[in-house]
Parts: sequence; structure tokens; C-alpha cells
Amino acid sequence: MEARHLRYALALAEHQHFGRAARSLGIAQPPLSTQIAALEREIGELLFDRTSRGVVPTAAGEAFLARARAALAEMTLASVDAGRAARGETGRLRIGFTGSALLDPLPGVLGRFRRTHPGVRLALQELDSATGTAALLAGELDVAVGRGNPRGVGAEDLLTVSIGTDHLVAVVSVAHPFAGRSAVELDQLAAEDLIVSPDAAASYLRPVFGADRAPLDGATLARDVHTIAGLAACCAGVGLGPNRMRLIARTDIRFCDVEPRYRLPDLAMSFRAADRSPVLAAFLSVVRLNCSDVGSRLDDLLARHPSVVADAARS
Amino acid sequence: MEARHLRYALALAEHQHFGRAARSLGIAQPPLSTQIAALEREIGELLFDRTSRGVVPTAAGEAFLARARAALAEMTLASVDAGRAARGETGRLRIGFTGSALLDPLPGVLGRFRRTHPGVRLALQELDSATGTAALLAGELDVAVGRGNPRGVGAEDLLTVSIGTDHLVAVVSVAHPFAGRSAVELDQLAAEDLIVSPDAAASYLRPVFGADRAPLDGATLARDVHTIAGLAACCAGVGLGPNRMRLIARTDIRFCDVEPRYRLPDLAMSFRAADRSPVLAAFLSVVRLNCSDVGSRLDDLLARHPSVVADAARS
DNA sequence: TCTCCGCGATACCCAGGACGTATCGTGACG
DNA sequence: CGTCACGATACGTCCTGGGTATCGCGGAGA
Repeated sequence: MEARHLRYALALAEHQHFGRAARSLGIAQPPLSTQIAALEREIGELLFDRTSRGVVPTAAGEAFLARARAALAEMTLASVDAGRAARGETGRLRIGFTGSALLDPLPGVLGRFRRTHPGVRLALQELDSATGTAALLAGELDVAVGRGNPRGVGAEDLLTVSIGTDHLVAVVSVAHPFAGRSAVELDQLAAEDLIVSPDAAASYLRPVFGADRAPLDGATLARDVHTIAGLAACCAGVGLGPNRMRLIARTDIRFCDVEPRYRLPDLAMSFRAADRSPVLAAFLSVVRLNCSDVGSRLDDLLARHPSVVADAARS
Repeated sequence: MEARHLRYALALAEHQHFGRAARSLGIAQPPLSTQIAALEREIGELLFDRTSRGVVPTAAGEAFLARARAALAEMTLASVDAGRAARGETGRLRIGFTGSALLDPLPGVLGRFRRTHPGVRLALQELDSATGTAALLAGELDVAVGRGNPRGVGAEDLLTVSIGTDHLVAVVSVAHPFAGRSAVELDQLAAEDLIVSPDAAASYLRPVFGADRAPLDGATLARDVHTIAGLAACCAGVGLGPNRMRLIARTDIRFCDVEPRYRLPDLAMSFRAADRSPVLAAFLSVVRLNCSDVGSRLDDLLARHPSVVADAARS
């Protein structure tokens, strides 16, 4: 059975007349007769009752026609869905991210992506940078947002773009002596109880205090920037984190720049270099539109998916 | 797009290899390549990523394949459903019946039909004989069970078979003087308050009392045999009805034959002579199996639907 | 009752395309 | 760097879907 048979049967049922149905199909009447006869022979049942002034579906015909309509609808949907999938409008995207990215680039990017690609299911997960990289390489994530470029075995299979720069700021309770000061000196911090993320304590904050390991080794650890801010509000110490932390709108805390200014590793978005998923491409093209400093590297990647880029830009 | 393209794409996705897929389809590899290429050209998207050691569906391909599977499933279901409909296994049957038919032939017939044809939706409706005939002619019913052959304009378009004979019996309260008697004389009844159905009072019971219209004109009317029996139990008079009324299992009533025995018009099942519905044929073939006295007329009708009869007999 | 008309079925021919065979281009792997 | 395996391309062939002409038949009207 071919789709042609379904189309012919539906046309015949609609016009109840071989001649008119054939004309509507752009063919002559005899071929339509033979095709319908062949279909009935294959099914093993008469689908139409022939009368002298036309044709009417039998009960078997009615049952067949209902399924035929559904089948043809599925076929056109197959084509439509393929196009949508190719433009990254449907599918799934699994994103792991470090908490501080939720403060700035992600709300804009994800909000825009959800609006322009409502058919894509987003699976979001807060992860520290190292876990995100591992999950990405294991194929459990499609995108990982972490601080700094991924390192370790397999990292060469990933592509990474910067989606935001930060420098170190301190957060304190309004009751703290630092509150009201626009900046504090680094050596003043060494004498305070510090609150930092495990990521920061283990890696990129190490160079800040030079040889003096005491401040970080004795620090209170909190994975999330909101927890750091909350602990600071509790007067548990001086919180240290990226300056996008300033977006936290608590009235019981104050922020101070740290002097000398210390630049943190960039917020970085990674994905598998071999990943040709159009959904990923669509997501990256939204990222490019929303983040000014991603550089031109994305353009080269997105050249592989012209329709995706055009689709994203249109929205 | 033809069904062939769907089958080819599914085979290719299954084997991830042009050569093996082609072999599984019983064709050579080059035609498969060209057909897939033609499909991709029509869709406007690449459905498969070609590598040097095989082939893997793209995101667009995955979306397409899901719909393709559904479309092919619909096509096979179209064939299956057509066969089922032709054998009367699916569809709808609207049956109007007079209440007393529910006592004897219908429970057996409908029970068997429901078991053998679970896919047929039955629409059942209690109707008096005249209304049933009218609804049948109006196309609102497929089968009407009434007492006596349909009469009136259009009745020649109907076919009718007898599905049961009855004679007149009386029903009385256990407290009534007739209770315990196996038979009562007709002229004894004339002196009693009678309870009869409107149908009976208006037509086929008229001849019973000859010129004396008083017993029927003054009778209590109740459409349903159970109501007649209930009223008799209330000592509201002597109920008259078909002897299949004896199947009513109330302990507060007794039945008596009426002497001389008066044969009532047969319980008759009617349907449109022009109705070629396989569901009707299936139903009638079950009727023939369940009712011994339908005569041979049904056989001629059912000869039009050999597969239906075979199907019903098998169960 | 006969004739005419309209509809679907059949007969026959033709052309497009689906398939087969042979061959080529190209990555992967030893 | 040679070989192998896989998909793409080229080309011939045959099947079949479609066109034209015609037939069979049932219904309507004279």
C-alpha cells in the first residue's frame, strides 16, 4: 500500500464520483478506477459501493478512510517536525550551570530562548564547574556553565566561550564595620572570617592571598552565592564572590570592592565540539545575541546551521 | 512523499547502514541511496549523517522517523480496521425494542452479540412498536423489535422476522381470587378491572373482547410489563400480557392462562431492507443462531455477507 | 418497452521512474 | 601509503502508473 492509494481513496470519498475525484487529483478516471480496485484487492474488502450515479463508502471504507486521513496527517507532520527539529525548534536541552550564572547571563538568555523556542524542553541543573564538565563529557549534559575553562582529560573535546567577566567583591552585613565603605583592602580581609564557595576556595581564589593559606583554609564554605550573602547577613563573616553577586537585592547586606581589583576566571559556557544538535546551535545563537562578549568563535560554529541562526535572529 | 520513502528511512535508521538496510528491503544499495536523497530533497533537510562507517539519523531524522512509524502504523491499522468493519466487528448498532422483548429473546441475543462483537457500540432504547417503526424508517434506528409486523407508509422498505410467539396470560396479586388457578375464562376477565399496555389496548387486544369495549376502555394503562405486574401486585386489577411475562420473578404475583387461548402478534425484529451494514448482518446472524423460529428468510439476506456469517458462527 | 445518457470498468499503449549492475570518490585503518 | 569499506554516481532496463478509446450496465424519460 502506498500513500497514493490513501490520497486517491480520500478524494473519491470526498467527491463520491470517480470522474470528479480523478479530475481533482489531476489524473484521468480509468487510472483512478484501477488504483482503487488494486487497493481493495490488497485490503481484501470492498471500500466503496458503486451505484449507477456515483459511489459511496462501505462500512469498511469509512473505517479505512478515518485511518487514511490520520496516516496522511502523520506524513505531513513528519515533514513539518523534521523542519522544526532541524531549526532547533523542538527537542531537549540539558544545561548544567554554576549558581552565580543565574544572577546575570542565564535569566536573559534562558528567558529569550524559552520565548523563541517554546517547543524545546529545558532540563536545568545547578552544578559546580568540575561536575558540569564531567557530566558534559559523559553525555549527560548538552551545555555546562562554569567558572573558568574546563580542564582535565577530555576537555579538548569541548568548546568554550566566555559569557561574562567578574572581579572579586566582598559582601557584609549592614552591621559590619565595612558596610558603607565602597572598597576594602585585601590585607584587611585576611584578618576576617571569610565565606567563600568550595570552588573558589579550592582553586581560583588561592592566588589572591599568596602564601598565606590561613584565611581560605579556615573559611566558611557555601556553594551558592545566595547562601554566601545570607551567611554574611548573619554576621558569619565577610563573603567573597563575583561582582555579579551585587544583583542580590537584600537590604541587610552591603557590597564593597576589593582593592587591588582581582579579576576572577570568566563565566564560561561549554559544549561538546562534536555536538551537531540544532537545538544546541539555536541556543548558542541566542547566547550570541544576548551576550556581547562571546567573541567571533561562535560565528564559525553556527555557520554549520544557517537555518537555525536565521530562525533565532528572526524572533 | 510515498509510503516507500518512510519504509526505506525506517530500515536505514534501524540498520544504520545503506547496504544492510537495502538487503533487508530486498533491493540493492544504490536505489536506496537515491530514494533517501530524494526524500531529503523533498523534506528540505538532511535526515541522516553519513560517516565513513555507516549512517546515523540527525535530529531532523529522529523527528521524522517518529512520525513515519506512526504513519505506517496508521496504514496497517487502516487495513485491519477495514477488515473488522467489513466483518461487522466494529461500528454502532441502534436498537429500539418493546419492553417484553427484554424478558426473553434480547438478553440471550444481546449477551451473545456483546461477547462475540465487543467492538460494536450498542445503543439501546425502549420504544413502543409504532415509534420504533417510525424511527427505523427515519434512519434513527438500525433494528426495531416490536409486536406484530410494521404497518403504515414505508413499511414495505423494511424486512421483518419473527423472534418469538406469545399467547395472552393474566397476572394477579397472590391475594386475588384468581391466584392459584392455572387458567381463567375470558368472560370472567370482562368483569374485572384490567391492566394492559397502551399498545395492546389500542390494537391487538381489541378482538379479544369482541363488541364489548368497556373492559379495555376502562382499563388501567401501563407501558411496561413490569409495571403491569407491579400494579397487579398492588391489587389494582388483573394484568393482561404476553406469556413471556411469566419470567418476571415476583413472589407477590401469580399467573393464569386465559381460556380460550388467544395468540398475540409475534415479537418481530425489523430492519431496513436496503441496509447493507455488516454490523447489522453480524447482529442478524447472531439472532439466527439464538432464535430457532426466525425462518430461512435471514439466510438469504446473510448470503450478502459471507465473511460476517462465518465470523459470527466461529464465536 | 425502447432509447438515451451517464457512470464505472476494461483494453491497450506509452512514458517516467524505480531498480539493478558497474564504477567512482573518500574517509578509516593497518 | 596502500587497502578496504561505505556511500554516491552513471546508465541501462523493466515495471507500472497514467492516458486514450471503448465497453457494459443501470436508470430515466419518451
